[in-house]
Formats: sequence, C-alpha cells, structure tokens
Amino acid sequence: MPRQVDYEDRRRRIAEAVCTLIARSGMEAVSLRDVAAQAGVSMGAVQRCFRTKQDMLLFALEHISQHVSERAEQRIAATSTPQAASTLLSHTLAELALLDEESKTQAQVWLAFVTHAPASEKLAAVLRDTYAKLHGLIAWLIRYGQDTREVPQHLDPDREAHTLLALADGLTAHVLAGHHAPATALAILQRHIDHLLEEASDRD
Amino acid sequence: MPRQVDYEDRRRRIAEAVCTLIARSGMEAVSLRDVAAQAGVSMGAVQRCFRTKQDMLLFALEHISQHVSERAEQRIAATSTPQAASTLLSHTLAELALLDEESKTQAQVWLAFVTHAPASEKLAAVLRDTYAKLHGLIAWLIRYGQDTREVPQHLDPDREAHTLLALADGLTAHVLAGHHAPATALAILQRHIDHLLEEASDRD
DNA sequence: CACGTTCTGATGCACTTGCATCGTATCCGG
DNA sequence: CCGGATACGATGCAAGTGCATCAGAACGTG
Repeated sequence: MPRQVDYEDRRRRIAEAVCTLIARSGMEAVSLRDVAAQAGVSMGAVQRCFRTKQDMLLFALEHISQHVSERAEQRIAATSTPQAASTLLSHTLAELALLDEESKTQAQVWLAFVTHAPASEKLAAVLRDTYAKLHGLIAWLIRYGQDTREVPQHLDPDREAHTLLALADGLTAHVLAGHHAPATALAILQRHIDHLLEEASDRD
Repeated sequence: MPRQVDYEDRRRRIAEAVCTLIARSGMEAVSLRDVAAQAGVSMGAVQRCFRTKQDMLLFALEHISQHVSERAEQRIAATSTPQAASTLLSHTLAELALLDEESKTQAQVWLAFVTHAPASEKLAAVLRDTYAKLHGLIAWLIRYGQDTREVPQHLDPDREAHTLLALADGLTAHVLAGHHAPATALAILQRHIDHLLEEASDRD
C-alpha cells in the first residue's frame, strides 16, 4: 500500500482555502494555483483531490453549508442550561445571520453561491437543501416556543420561519454592503423577534 | 469635427450587456471580448468608453442602481389615481424585491455586486448610497401611511423601513437560490406588511 | 473636394487560466 | 529490504485574459 493521506482532511483544508479566496475576490476569480498556495499544498495535490474546478467549488459550498447548519443545530442541542425558547430563537437566528466579524467570510461565500445558483443546478440543489433544513429548524424553535407559551399560539410557525429566515439573510447582505453595522442589524432582528413574542397577548 | 457618437447611449448599451453576462456566469467571468460581442460593438469601442474593466463594472452597477431606484420612485410619483398608502407600500416593496421573472437578471447582478462590495470600496459606496435612498423612500411611505391613518402611529418609520428592506432583499436571495417561488416570496412580504397595518389598533 | 481630426476594429503582447502529463519521492506488504 | 503501487509537484500546453497599439475608415469643416 502506498503512502497514506487523509483525504478528507485535505479536502476540508482546500475548501477553506477556497472560501478565503472567494471572500477576497469572488468566486470565478479563484484559480487552482492560488488555492494550492493558500492551502499550502501543491497544485497536483489539489487536482488529485478534485477532478475539476467545479467539483472543488461545489465541495466548498457543501462544506460551509454543513458548517452553518451544524453551528445552528449545536446551539440548540448542546444547550446544557435549558434556556428560554425565546432567547434560543434569538441566538440561533443571530448566528444564522452571520453577523459577527469572524463570520464575514462565510457570509460572503454564501452570498457568492446564492448569486451563482441560477447558473448551476448543482449549486442550487445544495442551497435548497440547506435552506429547507434551516427553515425546519426555525419552525421547530417557534413551535417549541408555543409549547412553552412564550410564542403566541395564533402564529403560523412555518410562515414566521420563512419571514425570519429571509430577514436574517437580508440583514446579512446589508451588512456586507455596508448599509448596516453588524450591531444595528442585530438590533433590527431582535426587534422583529420581540415583536413576535409580545404581540397579540389579547388574541391568545 | 469627426464622426459623431452618442457615448452615453453606448455606455448604457454596454452596461446592459455587462449585466446580461454577469447574470449568466458571474461578475469576474465577464471578459471585454464577450461584452463587446453581446453589446454588438467592437472591443475597441468598449475600451474607448471605459478606460478599464473596473470602470466598466462600476458603471454597470450605477446603471442598475439608478434603474431600480427610478422604478420605485416612479411607482410613487406617477400614481395618477391616488392610491391608498398601504397598497402603494406593498407595490413599491414588491418591485424593490425584484421578484418578477424579468427582474431576475437585475436581482442576480445586484447580489453579485453586494457580494463583492467588501472587496471594493467604490462598489460599496454606490451600494450604500442606493440603500440609503431606498430606505428613505420606504420610511417616507410609512410616514405617509401614518398621515392617512392607515399605518399605526406608534411604529417607528425608520426601523420598520429597515426591516422591510432587509426582508425584501432576503426574499430576493431566497428566490434566486430556488428556496421560494416568486409568488411565495410575494405572499410572505405581503403578509408582513398586512401585519404591520392591522396590528395594534388597540394601542392607537 | 480635400484636409485634419476623431473613432474604429484588428492585431500584438505578456500573462494567467484549467487541465494533462510524467518522472520521482514515498510508503507498505511481502 | 525490496517490489510495486500510489501520491507528489514540476512542467507543458492550448485557450483566453486585459490592455496597448496602429493603420485606416468616417466624418464635419474649410
């Protein structure tokens, strides 16, 4: 048997290099040579890991999709001290909005892929799956909040989840565009959630 | 004097060619040759109009920014039969969300520029200006609605405008990503607006 | 009608791109 | 300790890139 290489690990390394470069100068501007240099491997190694550039980009998208989903899921699952459903909702959405400075790269990459989705069905498929998963997550949180009586019963969890998700993504874009500071975006998001919670105690 | 050429018109033609190509395959993937072919002029003509590729892209962004802003403003100004403030608000936002099929290209281009804004201060500046203008427009509409008593007085127009704008942009992204059909996105947007309007008649 | 100015589009050029190739270094089972 | 399978990285290659250049066409003016 030949020399052993942890391919999964290398693929992940390369994927992160790809993300770094995408954030720096756009999705089509990443070249195999630059990726190799950024990842600290040779060009040949990159070509061995991914048969084509498209494959590489697709893997990078799946990589960060998984990353984002996992962060949100862990935020929910690993909550040792049981939190109020409402704060859980706030924190999860804040995380999904990728507002903190460290997530900026991920936000840029995510948006780059969304932009190219209409031009590539494979990209679009990954994005649809991820969005569906995230929507399910948020809707579940809302239902949980309704169980604990923190969220008004008359709200439709699915509809509200759609609104929340779109709002979060829109704020992400606005922060990238420089229209909002991250803190401002967070405040807007929080205000909308507060609105949902306190609203219509008269109808309940 | 030499042969007369309408440069403004040509620049606009080229800008639209650029947008078409950006929508087709991304922002860095547009080449001067392709732009020239798409616009039906020679490469030399393109180079005479724009000193550099960056200039060309920047002009294209300004072009569609103006296009989007103008559409929204006209929707408001040219309303011959005075409409209810609420429907005006709905229609304007629906237009800003670029949801109809013909606006898909513009949505893609817009998102492409947002994605690259962090990498180019000049792009970011144009985006900031446009967003500021749109925000002002929406806030104005809300205040107008408050004057006509259609919109609850206790709402902060600026805050609600921020939320609405972010929601619209988020829905645009979701449609591009294939997560929503345009009609669905429109419904979500409309529902949020309805919510704003009917809400809290008890507090007024 | 010719002049001179402006504009044009083809071509050149240096460079980068994605991908294929290939000799060599690296490892493991025997 | 060695045979052979495997991964490596350098190099090659055709295609495409942005931009510069330039001979000539196209025009308004004298």
